[in-house]
Amino acid sequence: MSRDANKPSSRPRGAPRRGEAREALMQAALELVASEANFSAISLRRIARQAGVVPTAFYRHFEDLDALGLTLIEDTFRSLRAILRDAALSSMPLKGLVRYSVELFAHYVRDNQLLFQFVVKERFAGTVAMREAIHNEIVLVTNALAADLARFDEFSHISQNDLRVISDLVVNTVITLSERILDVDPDNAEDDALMLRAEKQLRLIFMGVGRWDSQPG
Amino acid sequence: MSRDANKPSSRPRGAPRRGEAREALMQAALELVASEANFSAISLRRIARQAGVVPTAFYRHFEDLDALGLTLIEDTFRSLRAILRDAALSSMPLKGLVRYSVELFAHYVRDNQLLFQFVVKERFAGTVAMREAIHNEIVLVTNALAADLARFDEFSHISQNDLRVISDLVVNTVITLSERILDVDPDNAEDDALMLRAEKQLRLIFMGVGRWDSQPG
DNA sequence: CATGAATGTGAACACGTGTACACTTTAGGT
DNA sequence: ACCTAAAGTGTACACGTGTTCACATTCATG
Repeated sequence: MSRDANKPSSRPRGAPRRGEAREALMQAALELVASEANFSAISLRRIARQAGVVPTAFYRHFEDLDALGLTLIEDTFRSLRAILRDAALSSMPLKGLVRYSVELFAHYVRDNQLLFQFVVKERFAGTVAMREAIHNEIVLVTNALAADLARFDEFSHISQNDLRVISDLVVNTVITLSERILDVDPDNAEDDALMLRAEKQLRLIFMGVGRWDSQPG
Repeated sequence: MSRDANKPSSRPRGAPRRGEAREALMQAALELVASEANFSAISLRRIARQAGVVPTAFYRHFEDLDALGLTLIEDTFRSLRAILRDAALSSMPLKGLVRYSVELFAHYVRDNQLLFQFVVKERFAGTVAMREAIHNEIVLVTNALAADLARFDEFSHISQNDLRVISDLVVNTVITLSERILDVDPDNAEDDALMLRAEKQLRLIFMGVGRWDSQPG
C-alpha cells in the first residue's frame, strides 16, 4: 500500500517529480498483470489509475501499451543477462555447477517475481512484437549457454550443432522451473521440491551427454 | 410407448435444436484467439458476431466466457487422451518409439492447430480456472507416461519417483515442440527441423536413463 | 394438436474504453 | 531572470462492452 491516498486530485496542482510517472506506470502494469489474467486484459486507464496518474499522462511516456510491454521485457532480460554474465558459470568446475545454477536462477526469479510473471504470461499470449522480443532474448541465452558449455572437456566430443540442441533442452528445463516457481505461493517452501526436480533433470541430461555420439549423418 | 427406439442419442428434454450455435461459438472463439493475442482480449460480442449469432444467444449455451474456455480445454485433452490411448505406445519396442511418438504428436498438433494454440496461450495467460484445468490434464498425461515407461526393461532400475521426474522432462520437451510447431508458418517445411531437434533431445534423455542410478539420499 | 422447455431475437441500459484537444505547471539551460 | 520543451491536467466524444428483459420461434413428446 502506498502512503498517499489514491485520490488523483490531491496532488498540488501538478506532480513535478521527473521520470517518476514512467516508473510508476511500469510498476503499475506489473502489479495489475500479476493480479489479473494477462497484459491484454488490462486497460490503459486502469494502469494509469493504479500508478496515480491521469490517463492522458500515459502518452507522455509511451506511445501505446505495446511500447510499455516491450520496455518491461527489455528490462527483464537486460537484468537477467547481467546476472548470468556476473555469475561467470563457465569458470566453475562442472561438478556442482548444476546445483549452483539452479539455485542462482531460482533465487533471481523469486526476487524479480513480477517481471518474470509478466514475461511468462506474454511469451505466448502477448502481441506479436512482444512474443518476438521474448523469443529473441531466449535464443541469445541459449547461444550463450552453448558457448559456455563448449569450454568444458566433458563436451569436447559434441558437435557445435548438438551443443545448441543440448543448451536448448537445458534452457527449456530452466524456463519450466521458473514458471513453476511463479505459480507457487510465494512464501511456500514447496519450491525446494521444484528445484530438486529440475536439478535431477539437468543431471540426467548431462549423463546422456557422456554417452552421446555427435557423428555426422 | 415412445417410438424413438432407434435413436442412439437421447436428446435432452424438449426440443434442443442441433447444437449448431454452440459449436459455432466454440469455433468462432478458436478462430479469434488464433488471430488475436489471446482469449481475454476477445469480447463476448465479437465471438457471437464471428459465429453469426446474436450476443444474447451466447448465454443459452454458456454461463460466461470462462465456461466456453473450459469447454475448449476439456475437448482438447479428451481428444488427446484418446489419441494417446489408441497409440498403445507401451506395446511397442523402445527402439523407434521416440521417432514414432514425435511424429504422431506433431501430426496431431498440426491437425488440431486452433485447439492447441488456444491451450498454449491460456496455459499461463488464462483464468485461474483455465490454468488449473490445463495443469491437471498435463499431470494426467505425465502420470500415464510414467506408467507406460515402467513396463520397459530399460527402466526397471528406476524408482517410481524418478520415473515421474523423467516423464515430466519428456512431457515438457514435447510441449515445447508443439509450441514451436504452432509458431511456425503452417505450410512451412521447417518443422521437420523442429521434430528432429526434439527427437535428439528425447534420445539424449533416454541415454541418461541408462546411466541413472535411483538410490535414495 | 397442444404443451412447454430449449433456443433465438432485438431493444435498452449503465459503464469503461482510447484518445484528441487546449490548457497549466515545472525544470533546466542560457 | 527568462524561455522553451517536457510533463501534468481536465473535459469531451464516439464507441464497444456485458448483461437484463420481454418476446418470438422451434419442435419432440404427451
